[in-house]
Amino acid sequence: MHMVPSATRSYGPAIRAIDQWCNPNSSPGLMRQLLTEDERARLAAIASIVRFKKGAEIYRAGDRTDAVFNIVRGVVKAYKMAPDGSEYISAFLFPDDIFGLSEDGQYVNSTKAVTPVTAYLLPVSQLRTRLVKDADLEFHVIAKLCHELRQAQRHAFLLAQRRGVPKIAMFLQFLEQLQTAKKEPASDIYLPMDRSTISEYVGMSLPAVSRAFRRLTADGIIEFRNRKHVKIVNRLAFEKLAEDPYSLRAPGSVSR
Amino acid sequence: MHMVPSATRSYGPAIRAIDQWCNPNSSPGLMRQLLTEDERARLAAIASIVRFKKGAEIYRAGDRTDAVFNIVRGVVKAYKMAPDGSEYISAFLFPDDIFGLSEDGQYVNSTKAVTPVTAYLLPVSQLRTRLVKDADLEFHVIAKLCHELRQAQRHAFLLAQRRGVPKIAMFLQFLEQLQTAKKEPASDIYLPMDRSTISEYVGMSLPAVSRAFRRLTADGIIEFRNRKHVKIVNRLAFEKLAEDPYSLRAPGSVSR
DNA sequence: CGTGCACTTGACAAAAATCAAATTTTGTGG
DNA sequence: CCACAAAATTTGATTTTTGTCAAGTGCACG
Repeated sequence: MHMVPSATRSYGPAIRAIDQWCNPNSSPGLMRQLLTEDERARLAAIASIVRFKKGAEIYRAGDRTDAVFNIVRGVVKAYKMAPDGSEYISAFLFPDDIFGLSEDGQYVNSTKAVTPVTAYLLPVSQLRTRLVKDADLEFHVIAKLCHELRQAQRHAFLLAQRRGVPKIAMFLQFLEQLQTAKKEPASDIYLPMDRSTISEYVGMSLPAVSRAFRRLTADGIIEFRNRKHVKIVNRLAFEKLAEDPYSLRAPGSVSR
Repeated sequence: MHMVPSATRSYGPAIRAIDQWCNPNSSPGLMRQLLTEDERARLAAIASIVRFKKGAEIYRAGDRTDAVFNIVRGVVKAYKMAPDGSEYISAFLFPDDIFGLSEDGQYVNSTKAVTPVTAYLLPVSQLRTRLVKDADLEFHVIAKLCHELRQAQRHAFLLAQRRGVPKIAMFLQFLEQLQTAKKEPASDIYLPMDRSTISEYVGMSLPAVSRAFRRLTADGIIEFRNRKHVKIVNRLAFEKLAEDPYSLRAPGSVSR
């Protein structure tokens, strides 16, 4: 068995999520590592490391599903191509996320690296074997899937908004919470993707995204340090715009 | 141990999904029962039956999560209430679906019965104990969660559409596929929910939903037998509108 | 057979898509 | 390090679509 140092990131696949079972040793809204050192090592035994350049296609919707991926570094987008060539992004995947969802043995989405990506590749057959032998590991996968399901529902909630400015505010809030949930410094929000990619995620046209950003800036709610770094200047107005029930996370808050 | 007759629906909780592992004994696009008779019996041991009248609230977002539900009969909506009182529906749940997603020990959505509902109630503590002891059962739960995740992504895809008519077409297609996936007669599509509920699911105003239906009718694509029963009259135009990659399900189709 | 609620329809205003042009950034080769 | 080309982003003008508000219509249920 591996003798790994008990550092924060050690060796092997890792998945992180907000615990749905109200784990006592993690504060609300915080993501924690679901896998034990041991589980990570067991997964590492069947995993291999793969790297993708920025913009590289990882797989295409409809391809036979023979692997699931676990991100170590970088950002991935899962998307669908409409017959007219337009893209719709169903999710962004970050480190400690897993992706490679399949239906009838085929990938449901296409995926591309938004930034340079390092990931573990887990062959499904071996993963499956591993899973059915390992109830604890399975349980953690369930927790992660619940997390991804909640994320997908949040995305849908964002998309259901009718006006552009709140959509963008919610998008920024989404990125911010991702950073804070990982205890990363969050004085400003980092946008790893370009405007066009954002527009495909929030379901608006490219000019509409640009205008929404401009509006938020003009109203003194946000401020761009540069194109990929925003700072929330007026927190109150921001939260109000992104009137996302999720944001009511103050201690003693009533409902979500 | 229970001696149950091997009828299609026997006793105990049941979950159904389209298999992601490309199960050889189920044709593509078809939902199958994931649980064995035995697993259903084991779950039945910790489950109790509950009934809700049409319109009844099952739980509210933010309530402590102490139970997960499994629908036997009826339709449930999972929704969020915006501060301004407007509702957003994140999912419809049908027989053999499970619901009761939680985050930090609280329900993420509120839920209401759209029709009269019969369901199994599974206390989370007992379910959790059961799960970690039962790798096979866990595996099936994973499969179901993957299914719900795909559904959520599809919903988001629908919401990302910019025009109303395709949205409604996709919505109808969604209901239709649900029927066919369960091998129910599908000469016409049954809409168990009212227009207002539809509008909250597709993210459009009530008049917009009405207009979209009228447009589809005027263009000879659909036909209402009555307010809750639609028939696809022009299948080709319909599929084209609902240019949802999922619909390319013809044998030999290329990608999804 | 009437009353109420669900749904449809109409008129108008607001927002966003679209098309196109201007501007800024980024990357590359000298 | 600079100049230039290509790409990304912003901005503007116009059109389409949808939301909104309000008034009808019809179905369902008592």
